[in-house]
Amino acid sequence: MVRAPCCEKMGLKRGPWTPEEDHLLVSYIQKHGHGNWRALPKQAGLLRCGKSCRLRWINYLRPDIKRGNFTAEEEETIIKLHEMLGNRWSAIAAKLPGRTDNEIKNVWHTHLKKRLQKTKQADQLINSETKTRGSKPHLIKRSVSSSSTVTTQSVSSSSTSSSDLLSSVFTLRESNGMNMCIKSEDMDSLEPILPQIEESFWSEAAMDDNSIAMNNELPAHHQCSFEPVESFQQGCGYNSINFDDGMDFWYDVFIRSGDSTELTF
DNA sequence: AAAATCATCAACCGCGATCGC
DNA sequence: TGCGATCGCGGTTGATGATTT
Repeated sequence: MVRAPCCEKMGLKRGPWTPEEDHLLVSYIQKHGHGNWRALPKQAGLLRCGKSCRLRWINYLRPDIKRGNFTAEEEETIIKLHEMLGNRWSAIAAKLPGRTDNEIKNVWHTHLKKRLQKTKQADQLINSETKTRGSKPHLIKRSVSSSSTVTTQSVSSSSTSSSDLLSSVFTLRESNGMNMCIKSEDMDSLEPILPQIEESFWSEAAMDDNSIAMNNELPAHHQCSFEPVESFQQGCGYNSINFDDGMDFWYDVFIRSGDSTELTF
């Protein structure tokens, strides 16, 4: 027997819910509960199928739903649980009070999956550099945006000598068209690729055991300060640059050596 | 300023599991 | 025990707003 799709019934409404429908559903469930989803819409005076009502209640109208952005802790939890459970969204949602499986699934596909892919790529980069350069710690800075108005673009050298693996130059490209670059080491050979950057802007990152110093002076309107140091394990962490003119960038710091270390700017 | 593209998220669909007669 | 009805889950779609070209 082939079962008809639940919403195929004639005259049943589909698509976004109106506030009136929400009100009907909520007040019915508050009075009578939701014993039988199939029968509920008729009893509540809704022209919806039971499935649609259930979904609306579970994902949006339940009183214990937590709205708003996911916190960093919640995102961490999702990543960890997904590692353990895979795409079992309802099981993951059970560990996050107030969050629905649908919401978690969405945030996974729109944010977390991409972030993990980025991290994976970075790890591969780190690994490949480790093979080429040995284990001496060094930094690669890669910008990540602090807001959606900033995008990042990496520029690689066409040369393939092993030293070029240190020449990570990254462009912070703002929506207003202005480009800013930070490079982790002085690589004169790359500068022709980025003619729009004034020499005075370059910031040199110098290694001093486990610390990094930003040595040069930036143009006055781009003076910046650095957030307090964080401790990093091997892999990546985040740091931020706060420019006096209001710009604020976050960027990743990758540590290639196996040493746990603390970075100071 | 308009068109194209991208990102987000609510809602839908299909299927397997479970319920209950 | 069998079978239809219902539930719940995960995958997918599509409307909408934001951003880029």
